[in-house]
Amino acid sequence: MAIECSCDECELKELFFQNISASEMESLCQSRVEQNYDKGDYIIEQGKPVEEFIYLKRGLVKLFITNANDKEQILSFAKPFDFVSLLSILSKKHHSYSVMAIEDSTTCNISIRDVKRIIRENGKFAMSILEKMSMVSDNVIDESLAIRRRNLRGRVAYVLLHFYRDIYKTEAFELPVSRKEIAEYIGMTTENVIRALTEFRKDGIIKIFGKVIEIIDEHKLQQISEHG
Amino acid sequence: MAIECSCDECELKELFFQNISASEMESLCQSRVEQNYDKGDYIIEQGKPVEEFIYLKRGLVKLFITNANDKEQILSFAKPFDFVSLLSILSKKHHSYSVMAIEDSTTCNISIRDVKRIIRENGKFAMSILEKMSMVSDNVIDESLAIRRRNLRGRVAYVLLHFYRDIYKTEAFELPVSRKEIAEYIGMTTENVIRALTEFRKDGIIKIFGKVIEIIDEHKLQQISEHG
DNA sequence: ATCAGTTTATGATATATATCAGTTGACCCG
DNA sequence: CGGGTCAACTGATATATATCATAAACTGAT
Repeated sequence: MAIECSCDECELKELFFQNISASEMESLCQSRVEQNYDKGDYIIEQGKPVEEFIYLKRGLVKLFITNANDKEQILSFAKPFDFVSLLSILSKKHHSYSVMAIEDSTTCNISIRDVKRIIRENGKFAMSILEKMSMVSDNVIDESLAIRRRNLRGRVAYVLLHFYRDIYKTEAFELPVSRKEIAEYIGMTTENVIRALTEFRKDGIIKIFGKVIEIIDEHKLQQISEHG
Repeated sequence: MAIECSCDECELKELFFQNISASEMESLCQSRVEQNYDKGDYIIEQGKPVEEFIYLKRGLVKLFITNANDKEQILSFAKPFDFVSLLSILSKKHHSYSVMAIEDSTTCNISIRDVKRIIRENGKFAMSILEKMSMVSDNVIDESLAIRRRNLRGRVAYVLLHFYRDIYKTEAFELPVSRKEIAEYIGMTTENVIRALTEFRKDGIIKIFGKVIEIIDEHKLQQISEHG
């Protein structure tokens, strides 16, 4: 008797659910829930109990923490196939970070208990999760160091290149974030992010149409990203 | 026939090698190598292949990356039972970071292949590794955010409190790092770290005898750490 | 004991970034 | 239609931090 499970066709199966048996897959498939979010919706709220293992199928999200003065610090932007809830869910009872959709998004949610059970029962699956997790954490840390060693212009250039190369891959794209959010990500003020963008525009490196940015001189932007 | 293995008495067994069978333990015990390092020795060199799973039994180390201009950025300081090589060893072929002993240190090294084998064969062990790993990465990320949201004085205060509370637990202790290394950790210049320390001394918050720091007013230091 | 190199320290100045104040334009709501 | 809010933007000024120069104390090697 063949088992019907839409997960079989899911791209995430390749990436993530390797080394998993048909019956384990079926069990996950039964319990998983797909969830849609509009831009601006919270997917995870800081402080809430960790109940589900969540990953992103579609859209774009930001991970951030809200500090004592209600200011946000953005940790990273994640696109599909980045495992957004992977960072702390295995060691903490409550979420350390919030996750918000910055574009309309779809997640696939699995009970954290089920995932933990399969990890315990299936070492190969555990190994592949460990590898992925290791990669995600590394990326967040690398990004943070990359930002830290740059000055204002370098940081803004870095962010633009990130959206251009890693996410949209087209010279003209609509920024999914406000200038304020860029500032919260790179740890500078909104005004200075705007000033840097204006400078790039005046120098003919980019064009700006509101939220739409067009990369004119990628090479120059790369130089600024490296040397400020 | 009882198995002789000094690992049975190792404190790390409790923390780390939970859920491991006697035969697995014996196999690890056979292949493990203990290594001593003097202050200043490299334990791991950035770019070298990942061959061993390393953790710290004794001493104190710094994790850092060396950037294009040969400047060091210190990621974190790790004390025994922090799993120093855990961050990227499972996903990368080469070390992303260097690790150096900043006090005389002892590590216990296990072939990465053996660890991976046991992860695959023993899901419970895998689960406990995942939890630890999750915690270590989280700490690095949290620290980085904690530093980022502080100003110079707050950052220096934060570091002093870190050494005082998490490592030495005694009012007077010898800093295991130079002012330059503190600067590399908190992302400020050496001169400004020194200036902040001098200010604290003049305000009667600490005493300075070369590398020895004595915490006089922890409460005040805490306030500075929080509010700059 | 001496020399070279490094760490700690301090002051003067330059520079980068934050803060504050205010303008404009888009969008939403009554 | 008017009023309110918010994001994007700009300029003036304040502040924090970096840079540069210098010197004393210390460290290691010969």
